[in-house]
Amino acid sequence: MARIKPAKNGTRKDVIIRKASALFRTKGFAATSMRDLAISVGVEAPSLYNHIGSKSELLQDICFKIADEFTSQLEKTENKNASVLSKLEEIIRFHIHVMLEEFDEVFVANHEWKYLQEPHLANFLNQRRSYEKKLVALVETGITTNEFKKSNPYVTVLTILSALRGLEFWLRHKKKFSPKELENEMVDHLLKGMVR
Amino acid sequence: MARIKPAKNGTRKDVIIRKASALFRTKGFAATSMRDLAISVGVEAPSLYNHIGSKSELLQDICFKIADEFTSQLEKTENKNASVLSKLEEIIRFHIHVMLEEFDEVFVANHEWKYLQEPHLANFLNQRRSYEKKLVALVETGITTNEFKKSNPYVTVLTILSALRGLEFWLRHKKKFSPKELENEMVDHLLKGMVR
DNA sequence: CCTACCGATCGGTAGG
DNA sequence: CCTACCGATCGGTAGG
Repeated sequence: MARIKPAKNGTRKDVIIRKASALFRTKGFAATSMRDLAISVGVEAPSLYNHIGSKSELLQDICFKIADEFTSQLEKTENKNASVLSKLEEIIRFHIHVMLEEFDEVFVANHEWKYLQEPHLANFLNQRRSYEKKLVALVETGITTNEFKKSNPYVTVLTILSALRGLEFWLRHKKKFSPKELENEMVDHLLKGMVR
Repeated sequence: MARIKPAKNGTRKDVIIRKASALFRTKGFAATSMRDLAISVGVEAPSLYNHIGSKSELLQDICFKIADEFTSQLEKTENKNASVLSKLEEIIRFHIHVMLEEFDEVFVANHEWKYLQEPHLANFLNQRRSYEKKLVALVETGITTNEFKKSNPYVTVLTILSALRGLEFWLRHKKKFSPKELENEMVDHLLKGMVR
């Protein structure tokens, strides 16, 4: 009965997930022990298991939360009545926003997913592959409509996704530019440079 | 006296480093045990220590081998008598080549360096920071000489480096394009799109 | 190169 | 929520 009730920061489980995200990012999933996490949360290690099922389940929660965010935004954007160019721009800006706002979680989803257990690992990879395919189709459409230069759409999509993912590594350069400047410059480099 | 003599693949230690690179990439440094490595090499775990000092030392060897390659190529390119544009293009192509030829090692240097111990960790980060600064200076020169559009040179450099690093994640798409096509398309997207 | 083995730490459970 | 504790596995050493 000494349970701490849901605070403004969410339920106890939410706190655990947030602390786990930060630790998994900085130390890596494999190198983070449940004792590390317990210290970060402020309890003894076995107490964590009143809120979560396993270490692995924490990773699943983080990875699929992020994957689902990207998937559902992409669908929303696809269904809009707008030019291909503005759709692609919207997706790029969404990536940058999520990256800046949920840094730890995105990093973990991008780099620690390999520690997912089956069948979650396969599900995650399928979801990611499907995301990439939709983007490739979008770029192909843009090439057809002459909005984009002719190119190998796979290379184009992967170049963009790579550059965006790399954002994770930059936060140490935070002082050198504002988020807004970063976003606009990057959109400019990746997108406008690509338009015929 | 039952030592296996240096084969065409290099010394015993070279083999260990190559196998370690592959394991550190696929499983991660922390999740790779010396028993895993021993199996991969074909000996018992304690035998590894006749050739190496520690698990940590293996990581150092890998990370600094790659860092040194990039550093020395950058210096070579900087000293050439050529346009800024062609220098930057040469650097981009070098990144792509090293990535394709030493995939495991580059991946480890890019993602597992955080497990380096001090003072190696600090040295590695200093070397990387210095590399980035030189690239920023190069882009700044290119802006001054009007070879490049005006931009925040930090964002430009980091966008390029991010996109290049992302190459690591693509090898699963190998069938969709040849290395040469990949290289040319990417140079085109990153570079020509950037030129005024 | 191997066998035998060490102390430390891991994820997780029992039980209250 | 805690204490007590488990079997498994870790990096590495001793000794030959």
